[in-house]
Amino acid sequence: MARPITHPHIDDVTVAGILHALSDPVRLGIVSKLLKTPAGMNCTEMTQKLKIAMPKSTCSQHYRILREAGLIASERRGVDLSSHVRAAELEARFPGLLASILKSYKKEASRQAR
Amino acid sequence: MARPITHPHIDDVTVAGILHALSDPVRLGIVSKLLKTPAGMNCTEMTQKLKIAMPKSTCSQHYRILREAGLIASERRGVDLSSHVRAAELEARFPGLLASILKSYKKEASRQAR
DNA sequence: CCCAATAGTTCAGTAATATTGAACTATGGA
DNA sequence: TCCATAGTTCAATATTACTGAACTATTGGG
Repeated sequence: MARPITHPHIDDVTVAGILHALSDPVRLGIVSKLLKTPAGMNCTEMTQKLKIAMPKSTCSQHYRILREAGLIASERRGVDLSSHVRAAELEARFPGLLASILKSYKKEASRQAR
Repeated sequence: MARPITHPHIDDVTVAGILHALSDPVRLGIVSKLLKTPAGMNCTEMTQKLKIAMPKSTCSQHYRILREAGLIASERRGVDLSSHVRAAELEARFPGLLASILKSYKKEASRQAR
């Protein structure tokens, strides 16, 4: 039997934990992408979409950090693991926080593209 | 002559940098306190206000990290160094970001106090 | 079933960051 | 000039992150 995937209770999620998880540009990119794909996305597909060369162990660790911070939830779908942002729960716990961070992230990204 | 205190240009401030700087509960507390004291506050006074036992070298490093992330600006006032949040600049660069983070931080703090 | 292929996790060695006591620098006043 | 106060820098230690290699999980084919 597989080891179950665990997620922190939303009440145990902390601001500092969220900020730490999102303080890495790669993880910001992952969350940003995940929000655009409500159906969820696995690690391998994410690596391709982000166009960042990254060993799968590194991707796995990024997902783990996001999961432990309470930002994403993962579930097994056959061979792969599908993850999505815990958007509704996070919004209830910290209204506007995630949206504000991603808004700033997108502003920064659009500026860099120029 | 004293080595001048340097601050990053607001255009060089990054979201990931801000989140990293604020991913430490002590630094979140420092910024929160500084926002309430527009006149600025030095390291020693901050340590007392936060009621956190902390060596001055640690406090100095926290201030350095906040400064390098572009969150605070420091200026010498006689013997001590006064720091304040670069609120207006940050608001222009990333509208709503800092306010949103601190709002969530306060919500969390008030819940813990119960 | 058992094997192969795919997806991801865990481990362990290495690298990068953080913490903090001690020594050093800066400033103002006696 | 000397002292007291405030903060920075250094260096040793500790913590955390990165990643190749080995391992586990799931599905489909023979």
